[in-house]
Amino acid sequence: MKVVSPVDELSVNTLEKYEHTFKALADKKRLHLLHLLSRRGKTCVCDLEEELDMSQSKLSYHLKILMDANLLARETKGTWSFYEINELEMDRVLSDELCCVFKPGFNKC
Amino acid sequence: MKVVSPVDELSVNTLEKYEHTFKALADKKRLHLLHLLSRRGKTCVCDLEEELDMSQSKLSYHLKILMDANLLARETKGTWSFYEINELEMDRVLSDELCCVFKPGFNKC
DNA sequence: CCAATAAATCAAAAAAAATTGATGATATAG
DNA sequence: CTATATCATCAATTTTTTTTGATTTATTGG
Repeated sequence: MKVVSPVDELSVNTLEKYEHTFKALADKKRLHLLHLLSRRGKTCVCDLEEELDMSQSKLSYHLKILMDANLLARETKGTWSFYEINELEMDRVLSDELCCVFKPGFNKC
Repeated sequence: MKVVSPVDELSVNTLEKYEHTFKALADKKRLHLLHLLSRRGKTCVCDLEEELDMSQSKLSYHLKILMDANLLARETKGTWSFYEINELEMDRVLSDELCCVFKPGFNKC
């Protein structure tokens, strides 16, 4: 009979949630994207495509990863999609120093 | 003649530094390891091996990744290696909420 | 309805990271 | 010196992630 693991201070679920968030942040291109959005505010995909010089499907792929990690929010208007930083989630995860780089506004930097 | 990129608010180098840090954090096993160290304080590899039920070489691999990201510090005594959390770096990167999970002491949690 | 545009999705290929088992280095105890 | 213990490193394999180009979906304007 298998012994159940003892009181697991930190649930596997919690660890997986953090892993998911950090995986989304663990890429140069996505960090650049986040920084850009933090400076430009709500922006449509076609503009990001130009600024980042990235193919549409690649950009879409990276945007999805950030969305799935709840680090971005999307608003659709007709055939355009506008993306922006989810400040709440950024705050939940990042230090003030990093929020200064990846959140809108240069608050206390 | 190639045009040099315009004032690049955020240097590629800075982005790469953050990428490196987040890559180290982007793994369930390493997060578990960090949490364990945050609770146990300075601990030797053999004890970690038992607690995490992880092969020695695998553990060594993950410890190295965390060391390279400056998230851990090592102290060698004879044939033992003791690892501990680098609190300074954790503070630099993580929110208070996450510091509570991955830094020693339950400060204000 | 038709053509054009924006963006998401898909499948195949390429690249990067993790796992495994073996080997090597170093220190200690007898 | 020899045997043992701890841990790091290496090379081969497996797994995961990223890239690419094509296709699909949805919306708008004519």
